[in-house]
Amino acid sequence: MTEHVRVRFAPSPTGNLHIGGARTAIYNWAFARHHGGEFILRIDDTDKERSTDENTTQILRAMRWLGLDWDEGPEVGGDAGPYYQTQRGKFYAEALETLKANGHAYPCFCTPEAIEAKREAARSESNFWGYDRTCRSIPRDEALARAKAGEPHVWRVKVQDELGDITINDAIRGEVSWPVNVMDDFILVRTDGSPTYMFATVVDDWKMGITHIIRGDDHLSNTPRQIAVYQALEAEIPTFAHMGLIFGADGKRLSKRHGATSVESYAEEGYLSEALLNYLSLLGWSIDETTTLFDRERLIAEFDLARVSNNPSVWDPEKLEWMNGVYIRELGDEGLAQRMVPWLIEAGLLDAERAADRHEWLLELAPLISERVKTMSEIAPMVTFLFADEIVIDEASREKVLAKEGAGRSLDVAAQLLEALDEFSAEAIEAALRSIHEITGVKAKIAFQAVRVAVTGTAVSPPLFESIALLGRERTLARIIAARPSSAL
RNA sequence: GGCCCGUUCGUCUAGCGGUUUGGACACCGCCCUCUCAAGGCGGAGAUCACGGGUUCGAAUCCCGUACGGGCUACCA
Repeated sequence: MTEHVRVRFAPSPTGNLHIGGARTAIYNWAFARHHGGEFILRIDDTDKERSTDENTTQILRAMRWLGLDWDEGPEVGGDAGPYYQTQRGKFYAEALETLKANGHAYPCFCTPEAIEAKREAARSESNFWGYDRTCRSIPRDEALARAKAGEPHVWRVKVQDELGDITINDAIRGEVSWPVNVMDDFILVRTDGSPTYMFATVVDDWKMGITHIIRGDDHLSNTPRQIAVYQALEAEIPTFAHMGLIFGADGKRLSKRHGATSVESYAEEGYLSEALLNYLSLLGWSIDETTTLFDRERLIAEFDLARVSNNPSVWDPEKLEWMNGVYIRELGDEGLAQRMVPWLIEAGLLDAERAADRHEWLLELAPLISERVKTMSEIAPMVTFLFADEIVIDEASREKVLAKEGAGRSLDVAAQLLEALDEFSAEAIEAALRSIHEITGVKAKIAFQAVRVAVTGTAVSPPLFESIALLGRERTLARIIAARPSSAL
């Protein structure tokens, strides 16, 4: 059981890294780290039509953003490379030679049309139809000669029925078995000489020494056929682990229709990678009955395939949002002050060169917003009033708050009091504004709301006194004065 | 059609023969309070898909049914 672990994540660059793939990557990564083994990244780019370098770049970027470092793969190399399937042609060719030599594969000269016709016929009787092994009975010498002569052919695996039913001991589901007779002699190498997925993936996993294949449930049904390839290759069969898929709220496989699905889109929306990692880890896995928050060290320490659930789970954006809020608060003032800088720059509120000068100020801002935002992208809209020279007062708030009895007088008095303050601190500002009630008889809450709308432009804002302190006396007074009813004309 | 897999609060899950089915998100109420949040306390929410067994005893084991999903390609 002290076997050295090697696992892989093999995304296809036909799109960017999505939520489901990311979770598969996380589980493989955590498993490797837990066991001190290797986590390998392989790019399954055999679909030349749809694969792009841009997608590969995005996948690598998203992996790094999530903190999923790989021991072998693109950009880091490794002894089992290359790590792009399109560069591994010689391994497939070698493997085919092995199968020709041991007789576990044979050339098939049936035309696609002929096969399709037979399949149609079978389908009309609603029966299973696998390849009927026509070419399996061609004498070996003759078959090889015809293939060599250039007659169009594919290579099929000679399924070894004598080996009996196929059974795996899935690390997540336990024992699963299939009758051999549901498998036909499927194609390994196409007419054009390229390997099929079923062949390429097995050859790669074999050549790369993969010990555990942790993947989505959708591959469970492919497993017996892959095992047939391992058997043909006389290769050692790895341990399989199939986890349930991630679905949308409607129970369908997660897709664009369910909103953002790519990891990068979550990064762009202001989700913290540690929060996404935590949430995704928990979608189909658990530490115990109560733990929901944990960091990557804990994930590595606790990760266990036996605790991965085998049923599909539904993607819950609200829970992710909640969790992201937790992580933002856990950043602390210093952490949040630093992390929010790019978001403020992006929003045009902060000058990239001057960000460092504003650090102290941002440090004071951090606690005002940390418990009010769930994503980083919510910060800028919330604090725009602190950066802008002038603000526009929200009409609804103006009507609801500033039109109230006593609001106007409160603003007049507030302006006088704030102007007279010696020290423009949150404490002093609060004391001053609280005295409006004694002076005017206007309820404190009404006065505060009036000042809030005048200063921030809306009826909902970060804490008022602290915000005013950060805004500064000059801009505060200008806004209060501008908001007075008498200034309205 | 055939072969596989799955089914515990709306959602994520804990449970692995004996617990009042535990926790989290969301929801509701109260407290705190300068708005909004955050936080604290409490509440509601699950005939464990259904039907048969096995057993002194089943959410847990077995069989069947229903529903959902996957595979059944010279796609991956």
